[in-house]
Amino acid sequence: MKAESVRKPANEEPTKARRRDREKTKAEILQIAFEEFAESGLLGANADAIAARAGITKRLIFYYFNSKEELFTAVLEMAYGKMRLAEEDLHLETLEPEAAIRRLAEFTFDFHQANPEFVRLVAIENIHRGRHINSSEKLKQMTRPVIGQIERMLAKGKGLGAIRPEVDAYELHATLNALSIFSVANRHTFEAQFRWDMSSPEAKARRRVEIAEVLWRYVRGSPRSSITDEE
Amino acid sequence: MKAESVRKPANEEPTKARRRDREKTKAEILQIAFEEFAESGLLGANADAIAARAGITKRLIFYYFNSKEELFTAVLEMAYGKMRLAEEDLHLETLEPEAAIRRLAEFTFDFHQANPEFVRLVAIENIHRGRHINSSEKLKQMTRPVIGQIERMLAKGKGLGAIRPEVDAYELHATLNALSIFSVANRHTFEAQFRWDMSSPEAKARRRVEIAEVLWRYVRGSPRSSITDEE
DNA sequence: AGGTTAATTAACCTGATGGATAATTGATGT
DNA sequence: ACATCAATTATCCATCAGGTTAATTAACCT
Repeated sequence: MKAESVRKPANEEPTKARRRDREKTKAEILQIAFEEFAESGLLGANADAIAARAGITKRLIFYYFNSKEELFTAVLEMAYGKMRLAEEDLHLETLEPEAAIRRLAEFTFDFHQANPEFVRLVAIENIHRGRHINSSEKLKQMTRPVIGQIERMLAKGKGLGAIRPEVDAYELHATLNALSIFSVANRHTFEAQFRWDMSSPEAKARRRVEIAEVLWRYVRGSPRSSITDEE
Repeated sequence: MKAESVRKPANEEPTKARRRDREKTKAEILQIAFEEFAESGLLGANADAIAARAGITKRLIFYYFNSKEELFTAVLEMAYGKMRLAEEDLHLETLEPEAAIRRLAEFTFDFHQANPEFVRLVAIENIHRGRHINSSEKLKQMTRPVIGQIERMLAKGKGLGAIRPEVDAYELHATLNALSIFSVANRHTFEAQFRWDMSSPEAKARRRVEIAEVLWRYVRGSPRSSITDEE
C-alpha cells in the first residue's frame, strides 16, 4: 500500500487532513452510526453528531449512504453480519446433547450481554416494525447458521433419546433468544418495577445458568412426558 | 393542506364547542397519546397529531401535562396501572401447582398479545433507559401484585413437592415475561430472519402452550418421582 | 506536468415541531 | 347579572436536523 504520504511541513500529526479512502471512511461512518443509532434510536440519532464524531462533514454521510434510513439499514446489515460470523464458531455438533444445549444457551446469553448495542438496535428495528430488515435484500438473504446447527443437534439428541422428539428448532431458538435478549433489552423497566438487579456480574452469572437450566429442562427427554396429543 | 377551518355553519353536531371537562379532556389526551407513543415512539409521536386526533388545541396538552416527557410518563403510569389491575384478578392461590403455572403463563401471554401497544411502550421506555419510570414516584411505588401471588403459589407448590425448592419467584417472572413479551416485541425481526410466522392465530396458539410447557418443565419437581398425571 | 475523477468541505435551505404568549369563552357562585 | 377563574383557542417563534447546491482538493492516469 501507499505510504502515508505525510508531507507535513511543521505539524507532525500522523492523522491530519483526512486521507481519501472510500472504504475506510464508509466503515468509520458505519461504526459510529451503529453506536449512535443504538444509543439514540432511528429518530434520536443525529447526522451532525455522527459526522462530528467521525471527523467528517455531514454531507459525506449522504454521499455514501443516501439517507438516514439507508444508513440505518446498512448498520443493521453490519450488525447482523457480525452475529452471523460469531454463530459459525459455535460447533454444537461435537457435543453431547446436554452440553450442546448449555453451550448454545451460554453462547447466546454471552453474546447479547457483550453486545447490548446490538440488542438495542434490534429493539429499535422492531419498534419500526422491521421495515428496514424487510427492505434489505441482503438482510433477507442472510441466513443465520444457528438454526441449522440447532436442527442437527436436536436430531442427534432425539436419536439418542436425550431430547424429546416434540422439540422444534424454531421454538427452541425463539425461547432462548427471548430469555437472552430480555436480560438486556428490558433491564430498565424490570429493575425499576421489581428493584431486582439484573446488571451486576453476580446477577448475570445467576441468570446465565438459570437460562441454560430452563432450556435443558425444556428439551430433555423424560420417562414420562406430560405432553398430550389432545387438540 | 389545512382547509379544515370553520366552514360548518348549519351542521351542529352534539359534540360541538367542546364541553369544559378537565378530567375527561385529560383522559382523552392520555388515551390518544398512549396510542401515538406506542405507534411512533417518544420522539416520533407528534403533539400536533395528538391534539388533532383528540379534537383539541395543542396548547391543551401542555396545559395539562407540562411537556412531552411528562405526558409520556403519565401514559406509562396509566398503562402499568391497567396491567396491575388485570393482575389482581389472577387468583393463582386456588389452583393446583401445575394448573396455576399454566394459568399464569397463559394469562401473561394473552395479556401481551392483547396489548401490543403496551409491549411497544415498554420497549420504547427501555430504549430510553427507563428514565421516565425511574423519575415517576407513582410508578416506583406501584407494586405489581403478580410477584406476591407467584411467591405464595410457589411456596404452596414446594410444600406439596410439586415444585422444586430452588425456583425463585423473580427468576420465574423474568422467564415468563421474556417469553411472552418476545412474541410481540421481536415479532418483526424474528419473522424476517427465519421466515417463521409468529402472528397467525395458529402460531400464537402453539406458542402459548409451548411457553406454558417451558415454564412448567422448569419449575416442576423431579419428574421421576412426582409424575402422577396420566391424563 | 496536467487534466480528470472522486472524495471532501463549506454554506445554505426548509419543513417540522416542541413549546410559549396572549386573548377568549364557558361555567359557576354570589 | 356580573365578576371570577379555569378551560380552551389562535398565533407565533426559535431551533433543530435532514438533505442539497456548489465549490474545493487530493489522488490517479496517462
